[in-house]
Amino acid sequence: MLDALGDATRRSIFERLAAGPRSVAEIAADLPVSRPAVSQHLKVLKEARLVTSTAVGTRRVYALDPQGLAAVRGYFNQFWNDALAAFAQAAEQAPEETP
Amino acid sequence: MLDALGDATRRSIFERLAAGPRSVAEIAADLPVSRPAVSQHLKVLKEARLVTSTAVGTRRVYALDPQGLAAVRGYFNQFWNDALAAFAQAAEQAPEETP
DNA sequence: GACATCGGAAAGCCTAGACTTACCGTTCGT
DNA sequence: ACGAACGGTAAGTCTAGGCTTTCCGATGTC
Repeated sequence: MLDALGDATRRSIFERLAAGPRSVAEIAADLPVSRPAVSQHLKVLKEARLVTSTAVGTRRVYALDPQGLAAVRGYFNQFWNDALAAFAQAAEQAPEETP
Repeated sequence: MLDALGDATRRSIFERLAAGPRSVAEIAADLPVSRPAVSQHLKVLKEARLVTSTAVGTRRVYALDPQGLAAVRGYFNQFWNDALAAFAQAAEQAPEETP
């Protein structure tokens, strides 16, 4: 899931989709890569459950997947809590410095 | 910053550090890669402001950087809000379906 | 002061994957 | 029915970067 967001081009696509649904051609229009490349990235993002696609005629409209975004958010929030707990424990085990 | 978290090994390191500070050797001990590889990953994580290092004798103790973690968290929270706004706007512009 | 340990640096290899071009299937418009 | 537009797939290239081995500097120990 974070693998998918590890690529800069893919993040660009993802960020554009945050502004609203887009077709493949629209996305590719303002990116410096070819349209097939965008297609490949969208496939990765879709497999990572980060975007969804719906067919509208011959166009494929892609949009952010709220589920995936929530999952990533949850991951880092969990992380944040774990880190806080670790900090608290570290402060607990070395109390000679704080008081 | 997300580039740094795009690698699985680096995420492993990052996740272990969430449990508390560790030395390089400790981290490398329970990872399937060599110690120099861990060093290289830690360098990347440090440049991405995701971890901090403090010298303790000849050991280098690495720990999560709360600043970096907060930044990533903020990034996705911002994203979440943008996506919600986009959804709301989309629902606004296509009201023929809801009422 | 000699020795051992820890960890970063350098050099080199090798695979994953990002990108392109070419092609084809599908759907819409006239 | 025919042509055009949209987009996914295939095949091939080429580079970024992940990993290893080797080496060296720095610190702590006896």
